[in-house]
Amino acid sequence: MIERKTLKDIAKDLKLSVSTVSKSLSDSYEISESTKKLVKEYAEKHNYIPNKVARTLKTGKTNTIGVIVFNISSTFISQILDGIHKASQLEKYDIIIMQSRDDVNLEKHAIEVLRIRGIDGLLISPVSYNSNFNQLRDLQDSGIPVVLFDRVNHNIETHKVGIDNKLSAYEATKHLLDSGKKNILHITAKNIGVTADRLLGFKKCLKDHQIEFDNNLYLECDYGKHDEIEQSITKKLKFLKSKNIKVDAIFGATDDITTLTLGILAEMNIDVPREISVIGFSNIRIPNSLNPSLSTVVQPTEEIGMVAFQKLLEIINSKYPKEEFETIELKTKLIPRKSTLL
Amino acid sequence: MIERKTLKDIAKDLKLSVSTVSKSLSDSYEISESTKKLVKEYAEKHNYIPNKVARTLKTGKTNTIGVIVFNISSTFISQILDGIHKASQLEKYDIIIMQSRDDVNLEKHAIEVLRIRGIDGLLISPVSYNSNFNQLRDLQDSGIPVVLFDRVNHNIETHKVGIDNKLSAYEATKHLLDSGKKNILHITAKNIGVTADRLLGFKKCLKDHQIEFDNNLYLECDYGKHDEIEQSITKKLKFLKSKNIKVDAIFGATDDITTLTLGILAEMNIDVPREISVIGFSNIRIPNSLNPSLSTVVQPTEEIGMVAFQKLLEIINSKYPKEEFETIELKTKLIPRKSTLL
DNA sequence: TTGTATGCGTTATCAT
DNA sequence: ATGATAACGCATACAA
Repeated sequence: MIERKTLKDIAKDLKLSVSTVSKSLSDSYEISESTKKLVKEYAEKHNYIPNKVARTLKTGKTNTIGVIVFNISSTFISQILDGIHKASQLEKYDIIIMQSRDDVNLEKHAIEVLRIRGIDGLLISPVSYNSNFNQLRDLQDSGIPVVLFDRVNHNIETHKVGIDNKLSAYEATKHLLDSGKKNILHITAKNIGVTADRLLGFKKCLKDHQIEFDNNLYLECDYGKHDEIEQSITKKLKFLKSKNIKVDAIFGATDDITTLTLGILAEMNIDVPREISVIGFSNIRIPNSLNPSLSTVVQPTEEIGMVAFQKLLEIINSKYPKEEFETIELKTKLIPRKSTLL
Repeated sequence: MIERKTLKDIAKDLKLSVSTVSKSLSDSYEISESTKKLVKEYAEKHNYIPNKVARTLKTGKTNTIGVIVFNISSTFISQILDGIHKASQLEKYDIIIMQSRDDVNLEKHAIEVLRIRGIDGLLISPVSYNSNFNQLRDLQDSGIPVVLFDRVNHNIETHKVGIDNKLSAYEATKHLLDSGKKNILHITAKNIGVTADRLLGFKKCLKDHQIEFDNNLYLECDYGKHDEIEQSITKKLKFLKSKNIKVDAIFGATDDITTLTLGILAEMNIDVPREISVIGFSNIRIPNSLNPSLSTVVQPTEEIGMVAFQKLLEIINSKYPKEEFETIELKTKLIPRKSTLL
């Protein structure tokens, strides 16, 4: 077992003081070139690694930011994490990721763990509207800035980075209507904020086209478990069929819902898009491999992550945190594919 | 901006010494119940949060483990991360994730960053056979244990957690042969260790069935970019067709390759499985939504993550690291679906 | 039972 | 140009 050298060790070896060594390594103007060279070469040779923990204790900066998401292994989230990660690497920040699993208490715990461990800032996609408002507020008050991403309709005052859910949903709905569909089944997840806005956009588009919203053509699933989502959708479709209520298109409000819907329709031998068109919010990387290839509203996930990080950094580095916060809404892309083409 | 209280603050407020306060909070037997109560209640009331950095500096334990993967946003990897995360939460460990992006130099950098930051152990899915062997070895020598997962055929001596790639590939191949297929195109990624083993299993199965391996029925793609993979596969299929070389099944050696293949076959109007059967290693969560639903070799990703973490913890907590390391091969599941059923 | 003193490794201030 | 010293917040050996 090889011990790591410390400044003290180097100082002793070179018969210098600790402070001289420290200053040499940080290239201080106070130190002569010859000494600097001596120290640096010695440190290099002996593979000196500064102790970041000690440095953090001294400086108060952890160079770490915390990230809280509902689930690491969601395609959508992992793409955002990828963006955060890229941006953080450029700035020499480390990220610590915690999962809330869409549970307010786990979210509270995650915030607490990060606070205890010490972070310079927090990026969070909150569980719900105002979840753990006080904890987040406390965090801000103790000097640790917070930036929201993805689920931006939380009441806390800070920068927020997401998309215009209402507009994106409006456009997707319009796409269906424009292709002649009239009876659109809206399948969504229990209110996770963004889905509420998507529903608003959906309804507004119907209204603008003089179509009345029909509660029969609305389904709200429990978020999370695939099996349950599949069952709900299957049940709903069967119910509609039994009632002779026509459906000629489906709007899927989340990644999982949309893709699962396609699977179910295939299973039920329903012809997509001839019988039923499908469009949905989705960031999966293989829409073309789906049955049939899925028309999607694609979010700029990587950009969301990067922008959120940059905004956070902005606050961290601003001495006097300005009171003006922005909510940034990035553009989504509507990509029509076979599931809506006739 | 609210300042956090320290032990010193509490001591001053309560007119006690720092050590009394420290001991009280850690429930030391040396302190009277009344004092403990006083201190604890005061700390609670004033929302005292211990400074973990200081504690780490003192104790030398960071309670953090590093994880290095090639890409956070791979479905397969994010599922493993999920497992690691779950296990780490139970043990009050934090995880710091770094990406190698399948680049030896980035991997080296990631190891270095983690070493500097301070971790109690490292979980890594290495870029390649023996990548950064010396860095990892140094890490171990300096008392930071390393456990490999997923890509376990690296020469370093430690615990390794993965699957039996050769056997799994053998069984998948057998499944194709059993259903009457004979001309199987093996599509794989440039050697990332595991794929080499999968090829071995594939070849062995052919041999056991007296079928000669045909180099024409082998395609190696560049790992990573979807577009390039798609192009390679399309080109290969067209080439085989032009040469009148029959293909009645495809074996996909990685997640991406397999799903992309399905998309391409649909695009080319090739009937799956009648014309061509498809099976592949894949951990996507929506195989049923694919066109047609994909037969898969599924890895126990969450378990891989959890076991790897537990093994790492074992080494961390063992005072005298035993020299006996195991390579754990978890079971995969072969799930036949429509893409191989006739 | 409580308090004092020391050190973890670094940085920063103030001598020399 | 270099060095001595204190301090960051905590834990702990030792004293009282």
